[in-house]
Formats: sequence, structure tokens, C-alpha cells
Amino acid sequence: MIESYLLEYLVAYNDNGTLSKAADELHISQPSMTRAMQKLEDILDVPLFNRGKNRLELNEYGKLAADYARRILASEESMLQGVRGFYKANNSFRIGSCAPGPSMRLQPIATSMFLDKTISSEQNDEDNLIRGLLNQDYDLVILSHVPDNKTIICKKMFTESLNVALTAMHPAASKSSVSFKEMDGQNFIMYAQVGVWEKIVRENMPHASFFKQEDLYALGTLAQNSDLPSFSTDITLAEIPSRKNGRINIPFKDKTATVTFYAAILKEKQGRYHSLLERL
Amino acid sequence: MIESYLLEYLVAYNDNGTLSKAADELHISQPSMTRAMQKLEDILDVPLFNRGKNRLELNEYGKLAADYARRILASEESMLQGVRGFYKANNSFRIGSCAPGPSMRLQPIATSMFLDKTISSEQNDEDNLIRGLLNQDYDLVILSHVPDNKTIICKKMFTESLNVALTAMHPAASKSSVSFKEMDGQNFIMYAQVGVWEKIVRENMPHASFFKQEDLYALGTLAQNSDLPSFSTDITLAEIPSRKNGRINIPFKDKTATVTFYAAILKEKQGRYHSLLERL
DNA sequence: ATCACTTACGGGTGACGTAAAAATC
DNA sequence: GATTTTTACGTCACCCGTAAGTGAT
Repeated sequence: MIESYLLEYLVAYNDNGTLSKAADELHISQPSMTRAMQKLEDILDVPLFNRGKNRLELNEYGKLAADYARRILASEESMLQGVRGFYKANNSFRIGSCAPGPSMRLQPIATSMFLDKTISSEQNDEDNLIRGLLNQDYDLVILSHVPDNKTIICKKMFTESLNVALTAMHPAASKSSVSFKEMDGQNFIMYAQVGVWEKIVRENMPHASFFKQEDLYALGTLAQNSDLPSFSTDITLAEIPSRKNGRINIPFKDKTATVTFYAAILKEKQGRYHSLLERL
Repeated sequence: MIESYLLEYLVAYNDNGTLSKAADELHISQPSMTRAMQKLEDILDVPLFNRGKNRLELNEYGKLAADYARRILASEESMLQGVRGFYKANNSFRIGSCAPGPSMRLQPIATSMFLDKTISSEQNDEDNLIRGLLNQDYDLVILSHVPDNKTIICKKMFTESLNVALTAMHPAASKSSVSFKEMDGQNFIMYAQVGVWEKIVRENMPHASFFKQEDLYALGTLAQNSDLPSFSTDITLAEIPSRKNGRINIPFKDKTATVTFYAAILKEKQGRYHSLLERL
């Protein structure tokens, strides 16, 4: 029996050329490498190296062994991924979304329908979402368009409409609606993880500046201590009323300020997730 | 990284059904099995078993893991065989022979011609010799016939002739030659490892009995303390004069008492062993 | 002088076996 | 009572890192 760490060390040596460099890569000491290579030769009962006084190189048997080792380690890696992946696929429901709003709506529904599963949700750009869905990294993704792929089926969910969130000080605070055009050129506070919305506001207000905040708490504090306009949507206001931060939320009247979201799953999983799609 | 012994234990458990039986097979204690299986679950971060109070069985993930494990262990085994085999193929010259005489002649020649290699020689029956040659388990085999295979080439070596070895007491001791027919029905002492000769004497003297001795020393002692006839050949007498044991060696006159031996190698190795074949 | 490999030595992790407990058949 | 799994505990193997030595660049 050859323990895996010996194979790992052999491959590292082959990749790095010297024991020292391999030891560095593996975060172990150099003598450990020496010992491991000697042990490997001992187990195989075949000399793997041409040895000079302070020089070491793989001979033909060593190179052959390193090739075998690389393949075996790859098999181990595929075991890890295979078993973990199979487990996750059966015990979690992974949602990927192109915006925060839809996942806020979907997550509680999924939780109530898959009581035995772990529901996870993350944001990603739409290309990665589609790749991830095909790749079985996601069970369901939420997109702002219908992808052109026959192995994917889509269900229209709902629309989400953008507001600008203003303090009473702002000149537009009394309006019942605003347009991108009239808000263009101003400085906005913006949450960093808004998904598709970022592209929409940047395209529609090319002269505006956006101060992106990674941290939601920092965003709230900033919103309460400045008069800079920020954003909200009909969904975020409904789901998290505290997000108002005492501001006045005025809808954009432009058509491009309303996005339609689609839930997409693999066609092969249509049966399994049929009842979920019905509830959207 | 999953160390190989964990995979080995998992496969043993899967094969044996209980931890106790697997532990027996592996010659380890039962608690070691418990720990190893727990560790494996810990590393994979996936439950592999359905656990009852004193009952354990693999779940679907465990079965998948065991399948992976079996394949990985097979890869390791093939690494061991592959590397060792490659080394042996380059550093040894393995002779297989259907009788002891020809290898006595061949071994010193091979030793002198392949000074850098280990010369090994073993006896086997002719079917296994041919299989072993094709299988690269032998570099050269000595047969009593020319095999019908285009990937094998043959060179005629020499003949070996059978004698009966008698004490002066024996009625035939004064003859210059004997026939199988006149010796048939007697009791012979015979060395166990005579290869093709056993079949020859049994076929030609169907009514004789043969007392086979595995140990050469025991054979010699027996020969010196009994009057039972035994065997020798022109080659054994020439190579090991002490084998005479003070007996009178009389050739069989039958044609079937002389065997022609052929050295056979793989055609693809013709170039490498050309000069050796020339010297036979 | 730096780098590369090896040997020597002491330390700590962890795999092991024994023993015992709990539960099932 | 026999079998199976698990936990507890002390032991020991062995893998590791540090230190020191040799030889080459």
C-alpha cells in the first residue's frame, strides 16, 4: 500500500524540479521530502532517482511512477468532488440569482417546500448563472431574460421596479415619479451587490457617479447621514420595510426601470421541481 | 487528501459487510475500523452510513465512495505492478524452462552476457511458459517443441538423453543400453522437478511406480541407501558429476528418450537477444 | 556564500490495541 | 451467550521540524 501523501510529494517534486522547491510548495521541510522519496523507493523496491552528491533527478522509473501518481491523485480528487457533489445535489437546493430581490422572495418558498434540504442562495452574473445551472452547481437560477438553450426551461416570476430614495431636502422629493434623464449626473449611494441593477442605472444615467458600499450596515448609516440619493425597489421595500431609512421612495417612470425575472431550471429536473415552479 | 488506508478499509468493509469481519481480514482491531470510517466521513464531510445502535450499513453516498475507492486502489496496484514490472523488465533476464537440464546450460551463458542484469530461472509447464513469454513474464523460455505462434521465434538448442541410474546389484547393470519396455513395471526414485521428463517416463513405462522426492538432498540419500533405479541424463551427468551417487548410468535406447530443446523469445525482442541466441 | 541533499535527533500527532460498555439477536 | 458498534485510555510508530554536515555552483 502506498499512502497518498507519498504520491503527492512525488508529483510536487516532479513539478518543481528540486526537493526544496517542492517542500516550499507543500509547506513542509526539505528533510521531509528526502525521507518521503526514500520511503517511496523502499516501498516500490525500485530506484526512482539518479543521485549525485547534491543533485537529484528522476530516472525513467521515477518518471513513470510520477505519471501514475498524478493519475491516482486526480482520481482521489474526483472522488472528493463526486461524493460531495452527489451529497449536495441530494441535500441542498442551490439558488443563483442575478439580483437580490427575487431571491428574497424565492428563499422562504423554497425553505417551506424542501424541509429536508439546505437552501443556499448566491448572486452571480447571468453568464455564470447559466453555466452553473448547466454544470449542476445551481438547482435553479433567476435571470432577467429567457436563455436560448433547449435543456433549460423557464418560468416568468414577476417584475421589480426601481425607485430613487430621497431625503426631504432633495428638489425632486415632492414628485410622484422621476425619469433617469432628470436624475442623471447626480451622485448616488449604491449597495455593491445589486446584480443586474448596476448595469441598468449606469447605462441609463451615464453621467452619474455611484458610491458603492459593500457593507449593508455602512450603507444604512451613510444614507441617514447624507442627502445623496440612493435606490430602492418595490420588492425591497415590501420585504424589508426598515430599508426606507426615513426616505421618500419615488418610482422611475422609464420602461427600463422595470425588470421581469424568470426562474430557470434544467429540463431534466422539471418533474422534481414542478410544484415549486407552480408557486412562483 | 484521503490517505489510502482509509480507502482500503472502506472497501474491506463493503466487501465484508461488518466492521468486525473487515478488521479480521485486514488484521487490525475492530475499533480501528470504527475510527477509520468516522475519519472518512469527517474528511469527505458526507455521511456514508446509516447507523443503528449496533448496526451499520453504507448509504448511497457510502456505496458511491466505496466504488471510487475500489478504482483508486486498483490504480495504486497497477502503479506498483507497472513500475516494478518496468524495472524488472530492464534489469533482469527471466528464463523459463520445461526441464532442468537446459537451464543449467543457459544460465551461465546468460550471466556472462548480461553482466548488468539479474538472471532468474524457473521451471514451468510448457503452456504456462508460452503464456508467460507472450505476457512478458519471461524473456526467454525453453520448450521441447516449436510453438505455433508468429510472434515467437525459436532456435534449436541441443538434445538431452535419458539414462537409468542403477546400483551394481541391479540385473541390468551390466548392459550398455536399456529400453523402456524392459524397465517398465519397476519402482523408480525420481526427483519431483524434472519437467517434461515426468510425462515421458510415465507414458513409456505405464506400469512403473515413481517415488517422487521434492528435496534433492533427500533424493541423494535415498539413492545411496536403496537399490531402486533412478534417472539421470547426459546433461546432468556432465554438469553435476556428483549426481552419479556411485551408480551405473545406462542410456535408454528408445527414440522417445531423447528430447530436443528449443529456445523461444518474442519476435519483437529478436534484435536485443540476437547475440545470445547465436551462442546456443 | 548560497543552494541542494542527506543524516541525526527530539517532539508531537495520530493510529493502534486492549478493555469495557451498550445494544441486538 | 454471542455478535456488533462505539467510547475510553494508554502506548507506540512515524512523520515532522530543527540543526548540522557534505558537496556543488
